[in-house]
Parts: sequence; C-alpha cells; structure tokens
Amino acid sequence: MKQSQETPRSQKLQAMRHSAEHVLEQAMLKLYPGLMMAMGPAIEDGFYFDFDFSGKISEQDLPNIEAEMKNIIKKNLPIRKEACPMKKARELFNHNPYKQEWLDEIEKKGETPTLYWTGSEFVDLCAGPHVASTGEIGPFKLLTVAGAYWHGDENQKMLTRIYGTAFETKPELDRYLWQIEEAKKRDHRKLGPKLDLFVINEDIGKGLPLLTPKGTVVRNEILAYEKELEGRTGFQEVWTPHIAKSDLYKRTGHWDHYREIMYAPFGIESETYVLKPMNCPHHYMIYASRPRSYRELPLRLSEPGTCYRYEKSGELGGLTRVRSLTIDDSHILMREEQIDAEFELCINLVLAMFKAFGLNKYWVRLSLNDPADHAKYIADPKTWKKAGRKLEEIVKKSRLTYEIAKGEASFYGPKIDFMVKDAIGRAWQMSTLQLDLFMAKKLGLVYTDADGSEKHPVILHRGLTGSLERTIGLLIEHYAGAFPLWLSPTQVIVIPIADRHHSYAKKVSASLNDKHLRVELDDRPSSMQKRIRDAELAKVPFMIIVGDNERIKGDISVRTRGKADLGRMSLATLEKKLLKQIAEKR
RNA sequence: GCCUGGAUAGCUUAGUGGUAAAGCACACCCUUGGUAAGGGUGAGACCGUGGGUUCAAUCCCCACUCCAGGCUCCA
Repeated sequence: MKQSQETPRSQKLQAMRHSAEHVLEQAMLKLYPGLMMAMGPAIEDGFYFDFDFSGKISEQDLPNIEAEMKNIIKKNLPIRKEACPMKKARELFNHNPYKQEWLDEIEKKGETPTLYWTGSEFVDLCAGPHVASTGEIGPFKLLTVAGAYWHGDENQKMLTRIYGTAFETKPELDRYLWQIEEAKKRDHRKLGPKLDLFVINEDIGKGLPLLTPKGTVVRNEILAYEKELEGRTGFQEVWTPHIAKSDLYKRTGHWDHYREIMYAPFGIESETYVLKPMNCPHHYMIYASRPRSYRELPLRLSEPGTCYRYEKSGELGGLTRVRSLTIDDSHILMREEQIDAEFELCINLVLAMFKAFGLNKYWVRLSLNDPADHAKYIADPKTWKKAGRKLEEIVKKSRLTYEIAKGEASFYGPKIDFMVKDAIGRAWQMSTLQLDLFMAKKLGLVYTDADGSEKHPVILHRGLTGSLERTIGLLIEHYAGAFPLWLSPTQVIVIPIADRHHSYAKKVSASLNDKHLRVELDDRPSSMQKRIRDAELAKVPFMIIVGDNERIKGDISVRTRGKADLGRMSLATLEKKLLKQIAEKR
C-alpha cells in the first residue's frame, strides 16, 4: 500500500489499469471456463484484453462480467510478483499456445519470466507493474467488445477483445465517460448531414461522399486558400485525368506495391486502364514531356487530384476514410542540393495551413522503412538509409518534435507526416512530405545539369493537408460545425422581424451579397425567436435582425453566434468588419 | 475483408406474433412577434432487402445490404 502511494500518479493509474485487466481475466475465467488468455496491456485511456474463446461475448454480457470483477476487487486479494524459472513457466501454461509464444520471446531475450499472482486463485505471465492488491483498483468500467487478430496479423486467428477503463476516483471516471458522450456529438458523420455539408448515399456507393452546396463552399474555400499560398511560393497548378493505362503503374512499381488498392483494370479498345490511385505518375509525365534544364528546377507541380482507392468496406468511415479522395498534391522535382530548402518551404506551408485552421493539437511522425520487410519497399538499403538520414536531419532542423515510426514509409521513400486526432480520439494522418530518391531513376526522368551531363532529379511528394475530404471531416469536428467566418458556408443570415420588414431585409442582404459575403435571408413566417434559434443551430456566425427601428433609422441590429445582441450599427460598418475578419482568416 | 452489435416516417426515438406511436422537420391556416422553440390542422412508414417458421411476422430463424465499434489497411 505504502509503495503504491509513493509512485507517481500516472504510473499508479497505469498499474491500476493493468491490475484491472488481470481482474477481468480472472472474472472471465470464472464465467467462461473454456476460454484461453492471449494478452492485453494498459493503454492510454484504459486497458484491454484478448481472449481466445469459441463462444460469443457481446456488450450485453459486460455488466455481468463487471459484477464478477467487483467481487474479486471486494476480496482485496494481494497481487504478488514472482520470478519464475522458464521450465516452471512452460509447465504452468502448457495448455496455452499464446503464453508459450510469449515465453519463446522471453527466452530469446534471455530474460526470466515474471508471474503475477492475484491471491492464490489466479496467475498470469506479466511484466507488470501492478497495484499491491485488488482493493486498490479504482472505479472501473468495461466499454466495448471487439475482434482483434492475434499479433495484429489478419492471417492469424481473430480473438475477442474487451476494452475497459479505470480511474482513481469516481468523478474522474464519470468525467471520462461524459467526455466520450460529448465527443460523439462532434462526430462529423453526424454533424455533416445535419449541417447539410455532405451525404453518403447508398445508391451511389459507400466511401463515395457527395458534397452539398454548403460542403462545396467549405471545400472551395480551403482550395482557394491553398492556391493563394502556393501562388506566393512558386507552385504551378496542373490538371490531369482520373484514369491512366495500367502499364504506366507497372513501370513505376505501383502495380507491385499498390495492386490491392487499385480498382480492377478495364479495357478501352485494345488497351487496359485503371482509375488513378495517386497523382504522381501523371505529374511525372508532365515533367517528362520535354527536355528539362537544371535552370527550371525546382519544378513545383501541384493539383487537387481526385484519386480512387479500394479500401475494404470495414475501413471506411465518413469523410476520414473514403474510396474517392482528393489529394492536395504536389510533386517537386529538384536537384539534390535543393532538398533542404524545398522541405523547409513545404513544412512552412503545412504549418501555415494548420495555423489558418486553428489546428494546434497535432504531432509529427517521421515514417521510415522497415529494412526487414523486403516486400513492402523498393530494394536498395543504401539509398533508404541516405533518405532516412536526410529526412531526420530536416525534421530536427525544423525544431518540430517528432516520433519515429518504423515501417510507415511509402514504398518509394520515407516521410514526414503530420498527425491529428478526431473527435473520438482516433489518430489520422493529414499532411505528408515524402522524399523520393528512387522514382526518377526508375522512370528515366532526367535534367541537363550546368556541365551538360544528364542527371536524375530528386522528388518531394507533398500532400498539403493530405486529403481534402479527410480535412473537411476533421475540421467539422475541430470546430464542432461552427466554422470560422472565412470557411462558413453561410456567413450572415438576415432575419426580418415581421412581413412588413421583408423589403428592407432584402435590401440589406443584396448589399452583403454585392460585397461577396455569403448571405441568406430567412423570411419564413415563423417567429423571430424561432428563426434566431435555427440560425444558431445552423452555426451561422452573424445574424442581422431588422424591424421597425432599423428600417426607420436605416441601420441594422447584429447578433453573433453563441453570443447575445451586439447592438445597432450601420450596414457598412458590419460589412467592413466582416471583410476584414475574412481577409485575416479569424 | 474479419469479430461484435444495430437498422421502425426526412431526423431522433417508442412499441407489439393479429400491418404501428410521439417529438422535431414539412404543407396549410391563425398569429406580425425585438435576440435560442407562438398556436392549430394536415400529410407523411409495404417497420433495410430476400427467404423460412406460423392460421398470421415489423416482432422468431437464416442469408444479404447498409451503419457503428474494434482489428487489418491507409491520405
């Protein structure tokens, strides 16, 4: 007891969750004697455990399991660590192939297995740490039942996973559960259709979102901002078709590495075509269309290019994972000496974009290849090493804090990825900057250098936000649907108090429209209060209310979203204010 | 794709082995209201699709489709 009081709070919480997980195992074993323990850890928000079980466990069974866990906790059984000789451990778990596999790992490392006993009733192979007794486990709750492959390998057996969480105090647990509920309300899949931004229609197909007029405004505003940024920094926009001959992808290597995500080839006359799964080859062919001089480099081609990828049905969700995605893509073809400057440029673009969106909760992932995985990457360890080192040097220089992810690289190069979380805490990749030292050589892309020699350019693949669809989805959640003025589909709504104010309201909205502000006139016959409420629910940032007072004085009353009356002002004053706010992207 | 659930009006949900209820939204009428829901009336559902069990299925069983959570994969 004393010991655990001395451990830091977060460590204690981890230990508590880990122990709760053991209690879960013990309870499960009692309720379902036939099941076999696989494994499970304490995780960021709780814990989980994987069971191999021939029967069915559903969420309706969770209260029953929780009740059994409470019994064990009530007994306040001591949790005791035991270093155990390998031979004894092998015997103890001789019916459990999962534990045997784990013991193999421990043996390989030359370590001694450790056991944790809960009282004298339950024992598991475990590295710990744990709390001293089951009574120290705080309030807990089992959350969901899920399936999970053993070792995360889809060729292995599917196990039954139970997720749960535990906290030190009841208010903390309640707060966590409340947060989950609140976060669900921000879910873009709910808010999107509710705010009339996008729909997914069964007859069109899953993973193929349709943007409504309002959603298209958001998309176009994002694109307009990107174009503005790119225009200032020397990017040149191109446009390329959505299909190409499959032979092209055989040459680039996409066919070998990307085959499963490309849609079935189709024939046109005697030739075979596919839907493009990425924009790279199209851009390369623009580069290759004529001889290039070193003077032209860096050549920055960019395009919001819509690509089509076969994602398995279970992987799809809202706008964050779709089958038709628009990559705000660029390919920068350059000389090797230009790598640093071009990456710096792109990192700054990404950071500017994130700032404009008010996205400050992101992290950076340096995605490297896994040298052991020969199938996934172009075979050339030396170049991989060089590219990986270069990127790490760049990311270090940028002063971004980053984590290294082995095995997350593209097949043609390592990447700097910018990650964000969605409303329910799932991590998504947004911007990606990829260093490609292979493709130019593979495709015979060249330029003539100052000394007249032919050289292969280096390629920087840049996804500015990564995917427009995903970005829209994440922004809906980030803003909870209340977009800043510049992104709002409707920026101002004019609400006349009574019928006799309609013509004045029309004049007001026409003036705003002339200033290129997105304005709506709500002249429905319902009460003014009702229409204000509707505008609030639609998250319209500015409301103009006009009645007798305003009409006589020729001014307007202004109300802002979420706040009360701003009072009277002239229309010109508001227009000026709004245009300024839009220009500053506030 | 795999594991576990779910699907009732445009939306959110109630309900039953004898073809269904409410609120919101919608239409019409009354109301002309000063900063988050004025009142009334009406229309709207082969209860996801296809099979099966049954005298009878929205309800029970099976398959499929779509959705959700997770796994795998990924921008």
